[in-house]
Amino acid sequence: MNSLPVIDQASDDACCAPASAPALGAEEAKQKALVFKALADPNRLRLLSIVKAESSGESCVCDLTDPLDLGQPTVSHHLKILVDAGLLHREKRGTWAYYSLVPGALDDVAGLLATL
Amino acid sequence: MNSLPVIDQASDDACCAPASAPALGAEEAKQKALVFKALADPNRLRLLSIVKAESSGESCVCDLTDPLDLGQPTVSHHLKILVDAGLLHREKRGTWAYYSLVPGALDDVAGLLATL
DNA sequence: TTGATATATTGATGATGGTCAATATTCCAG
DNA sequence: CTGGAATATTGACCATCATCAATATATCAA
Repeated sequence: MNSLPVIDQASDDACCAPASAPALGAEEAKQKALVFKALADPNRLRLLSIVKAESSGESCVCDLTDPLDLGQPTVSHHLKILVDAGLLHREKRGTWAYYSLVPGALDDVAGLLATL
Repeated sequence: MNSLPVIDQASDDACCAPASAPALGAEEAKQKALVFKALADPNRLRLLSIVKAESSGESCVCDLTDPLDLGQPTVSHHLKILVDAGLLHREKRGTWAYYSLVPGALDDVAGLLATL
């Protein structure tokens, strides 16, 4: 359920530019808003920040529960939202679940802003 | 009420690097989340898009009410949120209110992502 | 298999948010 | 000053969301 809208570089076969749509359509807008919704919570921003700061590139849920002041189910919930938004990647190894930034995902979001 | 968090380049007097904070603090996160909250609605994204696409660089509320399928009070409400977030600028001339993109505001948001 | 640990899911609850109808405000024209 | 037009504000309603407690699932150890 990776929802990061791809900037689809000329989806039709025209050679030279629909010139970045005159204005955002309703459906496009809905898709893009999903990504920003995922970022629109302080605790989720902190989760991203912590994962990003980790030298190993990944963190398990147990490492994420303490810094935030939230219960484990809540953290799990936020992580799911970030994964669904295409920002985090989840890998389960044994009993632990390791979360890491999807490479380029944050850059893609920056791209969304540029193509508003 | 301009809430775009400034990337305050070394707020203390240390000469060389808190090295972009180990992780996002609670207060910082709250501030940054406000901006993303403003972007986390399809209709607000479309408003930004329309204003941006306007060759004159500005649009009045009457031009924004039709494209979206919303009542005037609702559009006004969304515009206020975008202004409060520091993304749009409002200038009233006569009976009309003209909205324009705050220069560099979207780039600043992209910057927020880079400094998570 | 049994128990223990890490994580996910469910259900409920209080808070926040988007929308509209009605009303208020502000400004221009006459 | 009066009427009308553009925009803003208020109050209410319904939907979504963040959070937690309780429970379920999955994996490892003994």
